[in-house]
Amino acid sequence: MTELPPIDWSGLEAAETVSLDTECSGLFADDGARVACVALAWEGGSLALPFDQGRLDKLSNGNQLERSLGEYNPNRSSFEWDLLCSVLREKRIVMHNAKYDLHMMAAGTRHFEGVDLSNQVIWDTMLASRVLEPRESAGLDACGARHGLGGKLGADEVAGWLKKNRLPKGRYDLVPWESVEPYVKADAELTYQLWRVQKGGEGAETSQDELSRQFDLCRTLFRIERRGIAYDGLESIKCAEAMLRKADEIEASMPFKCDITAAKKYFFETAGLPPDRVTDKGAPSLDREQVRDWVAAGIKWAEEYQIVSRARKAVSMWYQGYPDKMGADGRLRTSYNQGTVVSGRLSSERVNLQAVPKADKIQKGITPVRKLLRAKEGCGLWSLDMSQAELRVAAQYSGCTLMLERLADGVDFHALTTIDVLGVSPDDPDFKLKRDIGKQATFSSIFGIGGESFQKLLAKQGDVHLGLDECEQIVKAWRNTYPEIRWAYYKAQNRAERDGYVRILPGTEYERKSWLGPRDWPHTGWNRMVQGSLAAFVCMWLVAVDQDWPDTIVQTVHDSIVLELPVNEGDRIANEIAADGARRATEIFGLTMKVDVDRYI
DNA sequence: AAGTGTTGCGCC
DNA sequence: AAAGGGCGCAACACTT
Repeated sequence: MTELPPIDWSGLEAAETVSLDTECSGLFADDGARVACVALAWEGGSLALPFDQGRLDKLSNGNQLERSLGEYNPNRSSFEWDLLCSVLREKRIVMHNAKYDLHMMAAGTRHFEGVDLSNQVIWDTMLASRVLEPRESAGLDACGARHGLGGKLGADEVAGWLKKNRLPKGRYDLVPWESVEPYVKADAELTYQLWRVQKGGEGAETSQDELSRQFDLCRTLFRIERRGIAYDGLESIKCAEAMLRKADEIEASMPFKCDITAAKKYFFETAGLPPDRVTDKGAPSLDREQVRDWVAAGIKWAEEYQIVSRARKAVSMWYQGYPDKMGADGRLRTSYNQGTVVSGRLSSERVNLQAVPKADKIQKGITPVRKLLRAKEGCGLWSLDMSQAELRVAAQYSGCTLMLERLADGVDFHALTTIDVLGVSPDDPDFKLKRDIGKQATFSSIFGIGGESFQKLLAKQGDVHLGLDECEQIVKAWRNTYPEIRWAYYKAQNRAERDGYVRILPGTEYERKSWLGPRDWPHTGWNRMVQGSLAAFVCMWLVAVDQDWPDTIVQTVHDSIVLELPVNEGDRIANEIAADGARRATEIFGLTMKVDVDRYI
């Protein structure tokens, strides 16, 4: 065994601010991803250290591959890892996409315990690039090239090595250290230089508040993600098994397998049924609505197919899909994307906790997925929802007087709208159903739906079938009832066309521009303004709650926050947080905003 | 076998 | 001229 040269820590120890980049074995700690190496750069120096790099014993066929590591093992010891962690705990740290490296550093290597560096992050060059140059690519390579710092180094070599050795694309941890070292080092150096350029540029000063908000949100999201949300995996799997057993039983009696290909073949070809709709590409469409109509018409095997296909989908997406992704501590961890959604909303991936199905989407007799969420010992879950948030903001930004009036306390907005728009009396025996249609008309019409799309929406989502004339009539009546919405829609569209952007949180100290790209239709400007302003508010609200009530947020879904709170004080705390949120929203939007509190578990 | 695009559908 | 908007995941079709 060749002795490794000693590490010269002096440069790192002397540095005030360092950039950090890791290479790891995957994307998410709960999928087993761990740090393989760490690179750091500072003023006038850099250092790259492998800790679990090129160790091919990670693979099942490790024998042969372990040999390729040779006699020389470049990886550093736990002592050196610990020393690195303790040095980093004292530094100001800059990263490109900090949330990822924070998670990885917190997860550690396969053998060494991680460290939480979230309080050390002072800058994220990726988030900064989205603030400072919102219409440019935020990738490190592209940012470097734009600012004359050179592109990434050695990326092709690393990717090429994996390809040549027939190894998975993202497994940089398997690549020999001599190939990875220049690559990871160059990334850390590039990140450092990019920070220098960004903070010294003229935009940094004018955008300082927005930059801070983005960095704060990143830190908050990191904490929410790390906390995760408890899930009853055992019960979930029990439901999955029951559903699959039943599905298999039904399928066994059928003349075709319940995959979509076989079903299309059976219904459209063997049975010769004509499709009600075709896809954009002209293929016959076998969607939920088609199956539902066939079931209603008594078509043979339609109901069986409906039951089996829905059950299998629910199993793979949730009842088995979620347990497969749970961490060792029984919690589900999503990853929020910050700055990727055009409107400024967050998106959520891996476990998409922003699309957990509601109870009405689950077949009878099976515990709904939301009922399988859990809280840690002694705690419960509370959900805080901004009440009719989009409607309120749309009313305010458009100055729609009737809408504002009807959003007052104690008024049934949807009932009054239904009376106007559908021309019905509240005594109508079908008023409940009609109110649902009126409600749907509102949520669709605030962003300008047309009659045809409204008709399709009602049919698909509500199994409500109205004629095109009637749908056009409803949309027209809605626009006449709340004309200011239409005016605001056109105004935003014109501004988007003329200026290329719309204003987010207009007239507040938080105002910023939301740019529409060449592929974004100007007519989406009004939606962008309303949705984007709400998103901007919720992002600030999340940070505030995380600061004032630390370690409580476990989830967020566009206009709601889920909190894990002690059972005995939860009601009081949840209502306190809701009142604070409502106060903040009311101040920012300039009309009364409400936050509803709901106990989950 | 792995990548890309399409369809359908979950959420707000 | 008219157009609801915004996402991510699973299954499948098709290509490389």
